[in-house]
Amino acid sequence: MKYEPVTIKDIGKALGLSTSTVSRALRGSYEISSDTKKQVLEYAEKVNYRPNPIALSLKERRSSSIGVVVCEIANNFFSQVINGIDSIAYNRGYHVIISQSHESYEREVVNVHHLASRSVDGLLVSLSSETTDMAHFINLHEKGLPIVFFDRVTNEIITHKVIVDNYKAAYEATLHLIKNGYKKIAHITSSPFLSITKERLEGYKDALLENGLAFNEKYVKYCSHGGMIVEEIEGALHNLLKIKQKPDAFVTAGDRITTGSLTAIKNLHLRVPEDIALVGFSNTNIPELLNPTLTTIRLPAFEMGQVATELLISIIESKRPVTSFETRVLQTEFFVRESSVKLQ
Amino acid sequence: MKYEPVTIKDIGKALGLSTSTVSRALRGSYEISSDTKKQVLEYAEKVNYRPNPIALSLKERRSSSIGVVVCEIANNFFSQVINGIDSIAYNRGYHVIISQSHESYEREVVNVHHLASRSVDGLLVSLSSETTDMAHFINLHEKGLPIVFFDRVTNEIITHKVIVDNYKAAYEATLHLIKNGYKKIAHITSSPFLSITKERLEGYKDALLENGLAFNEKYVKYCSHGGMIVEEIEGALHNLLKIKQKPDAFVTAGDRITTGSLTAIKNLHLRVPEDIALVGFSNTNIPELLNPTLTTIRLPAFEMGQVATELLISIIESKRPVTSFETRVLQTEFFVRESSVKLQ
DNA sequence: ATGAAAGCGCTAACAT
DNA sequence: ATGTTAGCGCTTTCAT
Repeated sequence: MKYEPVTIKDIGKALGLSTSTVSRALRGSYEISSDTKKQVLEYAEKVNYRPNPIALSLKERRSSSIGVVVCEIANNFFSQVINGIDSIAYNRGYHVIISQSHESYEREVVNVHHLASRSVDGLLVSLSSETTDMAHFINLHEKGLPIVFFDRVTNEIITHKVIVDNYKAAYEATLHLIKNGYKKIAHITSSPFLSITKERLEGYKDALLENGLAFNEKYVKYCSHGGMIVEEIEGALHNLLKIKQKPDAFVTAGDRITTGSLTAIKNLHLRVPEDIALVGFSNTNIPELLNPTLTTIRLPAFEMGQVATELLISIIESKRPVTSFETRVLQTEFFVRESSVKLQ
Repeated sequence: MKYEPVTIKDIGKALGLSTSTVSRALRGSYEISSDTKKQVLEYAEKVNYRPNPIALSLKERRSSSIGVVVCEIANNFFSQVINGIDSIAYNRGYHVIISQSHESYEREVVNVHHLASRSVDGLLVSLSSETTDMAHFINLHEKGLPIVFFDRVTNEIITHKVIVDNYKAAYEATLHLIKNGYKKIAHITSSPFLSITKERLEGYKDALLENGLAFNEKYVKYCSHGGMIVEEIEGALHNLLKIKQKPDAFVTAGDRITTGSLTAIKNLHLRVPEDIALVGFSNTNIPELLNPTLTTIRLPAFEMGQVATELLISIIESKRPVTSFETRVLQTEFFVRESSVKLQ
């Protein structure tokens, strides 16, 4: 099946003009007589001429598209981020090309190479939970491909980054549980490689220590696949509940881990918050429709996408090499609901 | 900022070969001596050569990318469809470019034109709730751009389509409510223009009529924006509850309308299912974590994306013009949970 | 076995 | 005011 659009050459032939005249007329050059312009414009309109963006890209060495590398679209947080990305990109005339790593390092590498070469003008990246080697990014970054990291970042590459204050968020969540009388607080979190995991762990730890509670390694469970695999979460939960000093509360990191934990708890017929309290990082749209309603830390996902995209486009469109980079730290929101507050 | 990848010309210059030799060596042509091949391959590897896909596209008049036009990504159904699309496209070597209409006709038209021209080899489309004029698609379709519609389709364009049996799904849902003793069943649905809306309405209607219940226009409320606007759903609900013969059950169409209705019901302090029962079309990941757990009709979203993509790629890669088209009808799943069953 | 040249659609420098 | 030409990166005849 072949789709044969009208080209500038076709117009020229039809009107007895050279391609350059047509080109100039189309872009309203002052050198072209208004007669010719009118003629060309009208004909172009009539045949529904659309410039071939690929030819333009080849010529101008830019594609007006940006690549997005995330682990998963079907995840509230990331789909909201992508909405933010889209809202800016669209207005600035960029296509958004999305690729999912599904938390696989291999797949991330392939996707990045696929996007790179020349097909995108820049990259918005949130690392997969398996990624420890940044060579695929470093390589491209050194060649001058603009990259902005968001949420799951690396300090091996110096560029713009957009993150949230994960330390504070985890600290706040843990403190909230402590103040509500919970003393054996566990942390079910994502892959230990991720920046967000490390930051959250620190916040959790410090909240415990500063409030006279011990930090117990056994109370921290990592889901290396970020909760992609249900069994992973169930396993973590079962392990935690086997400890003799069984935890009375969880702080869960990430949408999937949070809802996965709730499901697992429900399957075990445990009551929340009576048997186990829960505070989760989650961008679920409907935490108050959950049973019980869920105390959440919500990330400013949409804003994150917007800020990251603005930063990326600023690099892309910068006339001179960008040498000074910033890390934007956005604030999270904390919503106290039923899952973390003991009923009187 | 400029990103300057290695070209075939660079390799040629470095090795003292012509570009055509390098090109052929790279693609393993039998005309090239194995010595030269080896030399070229090694050098290309060393400098990390990647062919410029844009140049290839220009030459081969295809971009190896497919455009997706949906109303909203941050919606379980569509993000799951996109996962299905992605799973096939990736393996077949296609990029996926996603654009969102946000249920706006204007925006849909702009997006489609943006994607078309030549930058995509085909289009996967689910119509916006405002779309009644198909000119933007017809135009491209007649020029030979492959298009496959899914979920929200039109019969004005003859091409492959992938839908679910909405009639049956709505019939089943309504029948279920009737069998559970509900007699005043309302239907809160999407824009009246959408194929899915019409099909579901028929199923709902027939279930009523075939079971001795009257079909009452007043019991049907349309959310023209597909539930994008919260007030829209609240308004529909309030109007329904103002009717003197107040409904005792709702069939809600679509993820957003379903959860929106639940939220509105909750805000009115009505009990589900005691005051009002609910069966919803929804691809929420966690219907059993909702309060009450939600009786849902679930669409095979992932499969839908896969099938649509396979059909699209089959058109794109077909040697001869495709003249025979099919409409695949997939089956929905019905999950009975608390929201639709009266407690004894 | 290798090179030279044309062409994909477009723009822009350089004629006229 | 309009035409001619070169070139973006690559493949592919058509020479040699």
